[in-house]
Amino acid sequence: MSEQRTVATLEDVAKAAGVSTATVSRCLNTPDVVQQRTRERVTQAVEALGYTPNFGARAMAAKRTYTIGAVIPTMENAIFARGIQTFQETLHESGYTLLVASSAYRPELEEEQIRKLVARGADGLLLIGQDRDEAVYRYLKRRDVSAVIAWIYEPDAPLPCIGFDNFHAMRELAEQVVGMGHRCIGVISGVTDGNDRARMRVEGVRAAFSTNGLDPSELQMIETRYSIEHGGDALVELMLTTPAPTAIMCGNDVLAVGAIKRARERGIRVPSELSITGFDDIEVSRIIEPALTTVHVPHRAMGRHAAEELIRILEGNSTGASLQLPTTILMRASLAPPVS
Amino acid sequence: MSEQRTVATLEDVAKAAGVSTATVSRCLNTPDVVQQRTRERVTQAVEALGYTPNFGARAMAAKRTYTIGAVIPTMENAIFARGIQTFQETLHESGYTLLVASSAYRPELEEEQIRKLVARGADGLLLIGQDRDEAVYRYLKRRDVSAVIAWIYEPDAPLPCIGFDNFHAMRELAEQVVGMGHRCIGVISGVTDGNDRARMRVEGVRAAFSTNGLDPSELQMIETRYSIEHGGDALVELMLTTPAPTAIMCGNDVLAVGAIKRARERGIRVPSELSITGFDDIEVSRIIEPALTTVHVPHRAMGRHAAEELIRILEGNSTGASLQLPTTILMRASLAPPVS
DNA sequence: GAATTGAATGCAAGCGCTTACATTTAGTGA
DNA sequence: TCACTAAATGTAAGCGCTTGCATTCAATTC
Repeated sequence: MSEQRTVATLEDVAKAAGVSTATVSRCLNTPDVVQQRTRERVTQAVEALGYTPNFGARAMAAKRTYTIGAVIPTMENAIFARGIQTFQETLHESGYTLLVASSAYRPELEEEQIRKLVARGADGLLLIGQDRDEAVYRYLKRRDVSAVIAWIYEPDAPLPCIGFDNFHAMRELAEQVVGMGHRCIGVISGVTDGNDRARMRVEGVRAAFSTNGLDPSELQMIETRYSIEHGGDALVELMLTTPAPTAIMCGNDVLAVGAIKRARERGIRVPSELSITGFDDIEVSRIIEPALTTVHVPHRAMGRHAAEELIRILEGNSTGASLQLPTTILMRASLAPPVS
Repeated sequence: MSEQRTVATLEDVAKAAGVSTATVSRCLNTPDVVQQRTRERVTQAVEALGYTPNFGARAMAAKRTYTIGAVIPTMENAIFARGIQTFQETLHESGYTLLVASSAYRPELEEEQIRKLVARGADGLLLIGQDRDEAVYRYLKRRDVSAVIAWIYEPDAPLPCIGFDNFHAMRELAEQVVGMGHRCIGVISGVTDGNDRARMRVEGVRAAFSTNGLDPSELQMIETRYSIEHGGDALVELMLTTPAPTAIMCGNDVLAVGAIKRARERGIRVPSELSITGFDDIEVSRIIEPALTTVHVPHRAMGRHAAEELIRILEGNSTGASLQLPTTILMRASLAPPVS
């Protein structure tokens, strides 16, 4: 209530409570070491002055911020949303705060964001995929900030991975597509440069081709940026090839939704004339008609495990263990055998 | 490259460059006041040591962070995504960094997040809507942090507003619905408690009722949380009333999409048997079939103007001016006259 | 050549907090 | 009652940076 001209500091609280700043600090951080009576006085003073600790000062003195940073490629679509959401919730339960930054799929921006988060005192980081300049890993090591990688599983990665096998998952889906009789298959991939998830998924399709006696080099593939619009454009382009594909596998649900929409606008019937598959299982995959056959990614589990492991590392209870999570194929309406 | 056991500080750089810390600091912040030769030496030292300024220390000394905080009700769906994205981009252009926090539509969490952002040194804040405890506004004033409100336009708000007229927009849409001949209209609203946007939209429908000789008290309305699932549930419930509505107006696209999906699953034809409208114009509104008639919100313009105004305020070039942006009604396939 | 001036730089005082260590206080057993 | 111990609190040294003011120095003027 009182009109003050300046913001209350620890010292003000100490003065008001008639104790030293050390005691106030202890009240806030390790309440159990201060006597109850003192604690009450301090608490009162804190309330009365509307005191909030200054984060920067605290970070500087304690060399610990209870802040975790995450740099994700995009916030524009829902690809990472659910996973990050759970990541955040899990961190919150343990008293950590999450700071999220987006790299827009640009390596140099990612590096800048990582540095920014570290400068802000992030105790640990969550990164997506392992494809980045080695200097980044050196930097993290030097600054002594722990990090984990999500969205991939790669035992040899320079940091612990909490993720899934993109290659294997896509390969399995491709096996299904081939198994249904599709021989002429197109791929719409996200940009693979600097994106190991996208690359491994394409590799998965290739592998399924080889295994099934198809020629991987005949794979029609288009790489494009993630957006509904681009997915549609890629579809149009793919359908121009002869023979036109009977199935198009997309590296991601956003592209797949764009492809389905555009196909239908063009009068191509999905799945009877053309099958389309996605990857991720984000919400739109169930909204689109026909519902999208896709690979379900364990977003929530990944977010939770990543948070738990990172906390373990920070608290010295783990030196960093990788964890592989399973994906599942969701057979929905957009995939069917080709009409022969 | 060099293996150091500790992170470089300003002092290390100063020593390496053979200058004082003050000079290094100036090199970083006001390069034009230091001689070119000195600047080069310092820059070299910075590079060599891989120096990154410590944010906390800087904030404490400079009392300025070039950081803006935004507290939005949810990150789970795309409602705020595009606006915030543009907000961020605009801030970035002026050298500001955005920190985003989510309140999950919970007032007490919102307050906590606001305090956290302020403690982190946010120079300014972006808030959504004006419906919050007056204490929050007092707190902001006391801490002397500037803030703007987005997503509503309300001349009497305690802070400058950069937004649109929710009431008017929904009223206009309702006029269209009524104008098409609908008399029995249901409403699926987001939770209105503590959410002025939701409340004003419902009021808009009511107003259109009055104007057109319909009885607002006959309005069938369900309040529910924002999710596709909840939207579907609400639809089911609304369709149980007799007479069943011929049109359902939703407070938001997410609810509308849920309603459309569920309706179709139940065999209700949209729009021939039932019209459904939304609000926001997020991406799914174009993916759903039939495409959703909705109110287009100027997300991008709002984000940009909010950022610009906030920066103006922070740099002392404005005392805070509100700005009203126009909405438009997007007539798409989900709205049609009732079959009589 | 001395005085004046302005540009470039250095000095050092904080900013608000944590924490190792010192000090005080209260409780214990002999 | 007194020495001894453990618990509670205080003292003060930083943490890494910015910035007002003092200093230096070279260029300019008379």
